[in-house]
Amino acid sequence: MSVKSISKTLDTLDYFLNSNSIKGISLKEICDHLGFKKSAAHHMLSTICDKGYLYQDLKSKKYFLGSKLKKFSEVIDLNANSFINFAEPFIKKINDVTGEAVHLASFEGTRLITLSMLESTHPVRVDHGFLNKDNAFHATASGKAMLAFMSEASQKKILKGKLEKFTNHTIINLSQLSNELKRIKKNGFATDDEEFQPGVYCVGYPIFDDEQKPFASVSCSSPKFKITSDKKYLEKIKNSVKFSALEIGKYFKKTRKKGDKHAA
Amino acid sequence: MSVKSISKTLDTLDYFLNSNSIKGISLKEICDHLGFKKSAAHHMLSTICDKGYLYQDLKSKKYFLGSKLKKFSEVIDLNANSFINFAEPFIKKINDVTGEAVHLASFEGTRLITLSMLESTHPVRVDHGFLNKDNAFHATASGKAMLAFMSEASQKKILKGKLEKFTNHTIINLSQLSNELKRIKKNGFATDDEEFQPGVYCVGYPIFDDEQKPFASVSCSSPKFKITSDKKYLEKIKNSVKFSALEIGKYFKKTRKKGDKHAA
DNA sequence: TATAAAGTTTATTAATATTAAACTACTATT
DNA sequence: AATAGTAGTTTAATATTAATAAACTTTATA
Repeated sequence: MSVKSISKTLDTLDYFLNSNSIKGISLKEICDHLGFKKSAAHHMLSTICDKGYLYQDLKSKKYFLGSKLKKFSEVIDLNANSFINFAEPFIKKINDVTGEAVHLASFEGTRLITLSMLESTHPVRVDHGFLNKDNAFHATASGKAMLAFMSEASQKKILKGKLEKFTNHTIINLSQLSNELKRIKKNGFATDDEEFQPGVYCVGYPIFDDEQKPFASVSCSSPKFKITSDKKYLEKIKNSVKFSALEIGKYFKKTRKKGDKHAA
Repeated sequence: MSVKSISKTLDTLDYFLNSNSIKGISLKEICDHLGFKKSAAHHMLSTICDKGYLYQDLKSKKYFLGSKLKKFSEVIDLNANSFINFAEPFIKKINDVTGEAVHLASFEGTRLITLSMLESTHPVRVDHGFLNKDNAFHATASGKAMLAFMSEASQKKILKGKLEKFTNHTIINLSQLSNELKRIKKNGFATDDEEFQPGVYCVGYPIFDDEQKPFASVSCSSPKFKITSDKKYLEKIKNSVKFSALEIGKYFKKTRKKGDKHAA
């Protein structure tokens, strides 16, 4: 189904991304961490170096990220960065008002991605950093807020395959989820009631582009007990997130050129 | 010798880098340009998308660069950018004084890379933009200026395999080249007398790091006829490049941490 | 709505990536 | 300085896998 040698190659690049690769990584270390045989890994790395994505230092033999990879940011930045920059003050505002963790999310194909986030400022805080939410469209407020406003075709593609059960509250039944999405569409916002992480409650609002398609979402995560113990707290969060989502949506009123990105 | 599926994968990413991929690229376009069969390309692209390096828009089915690729720049930037920024005014100075094209080069393993460049301001100018000089260590002033000051072991690795003959003047004989490198080491600078491009004469000076190893080089390219018709012109260029190379080298006096990068 | 074009899936087979083993180069230790 | 040990490289055999064609599905077009 997937091409193994490509998979290994990209896992290797991931490893460079996620470890301290600034001082180089040895063949042995790559093999140890990723479970490769040294000869196969050597063939692979030679090819990657040939193409300039990595390079091998002549003396130490260690591998480094090649400058070619830097060029990608120049091409990608153009669009996404201006949106993130535009959104930043509004994300900050939610963080200021609530003190809770705030996430700006979007999607690429069927993958949920985090564009930026702010940590909670509270002593008791939800600490989930840049969690890997690749397959958590169905279990997060960020994900559901976007999902609910997509075409049925897009929803189907994103949800195909079994829905991972992250907690006891995760909705893994398709028809249940379908009802949930309808409710979200009606209410205009999504919640995550311990569906992704136990003890964490999130509120998410969609951000629409100039064609009224969901392009991104903002969410605020707080400890569940705060929500249950103080009814007004949820209202406060909802109002703050809703306001920011609307403001961020104004980005598309002026700047966005038709057909630039997401057509889903 | 090299792994084909990896090679194709990275060629595909290159294609995204070098074409206008902002509006997405279709499977057909990828196949047409790179000579792939659609089924094989589809398998490949699915795998790349799985890993988040590309993504496929749900509606248009076109492929886009994934935000994961953007993250690499954040990791790579730390070192290289500050050097390039430091060097910029000195590159600019050569360009101001001579009006000719100026290149700041470095190397990754055995590959010569261009860190930055300035175009000629003259009406008759050497127009070679970001030429692909991957395998031109032996044929450029930038390359030879660094090569001459490397260890014999490093020289050997870089020069192994046949030396490509770019012009009639390209030195493709190893012992001839060895003499040339000795001369460069003695003189302190390299020239490229139509060895890479006909009609183009270049002067290159090495830039040394805090361990007196060649880390980068600056070069200035001008039309050959200017050099031959005016003896003083070459002196002017040499002085300017020499000065800037020395100044850029001062970068390592303060900022560089030991073992950060190149150990060659 | 029909036709064409593009994208996806499948099962087969031809090609290639993986492997172990031999080899080389480098490090550390006595 | 010699040796043992470690890491990296190369090779050639073969077992796996990627490429293929063909069937199929979806999307676009006229």
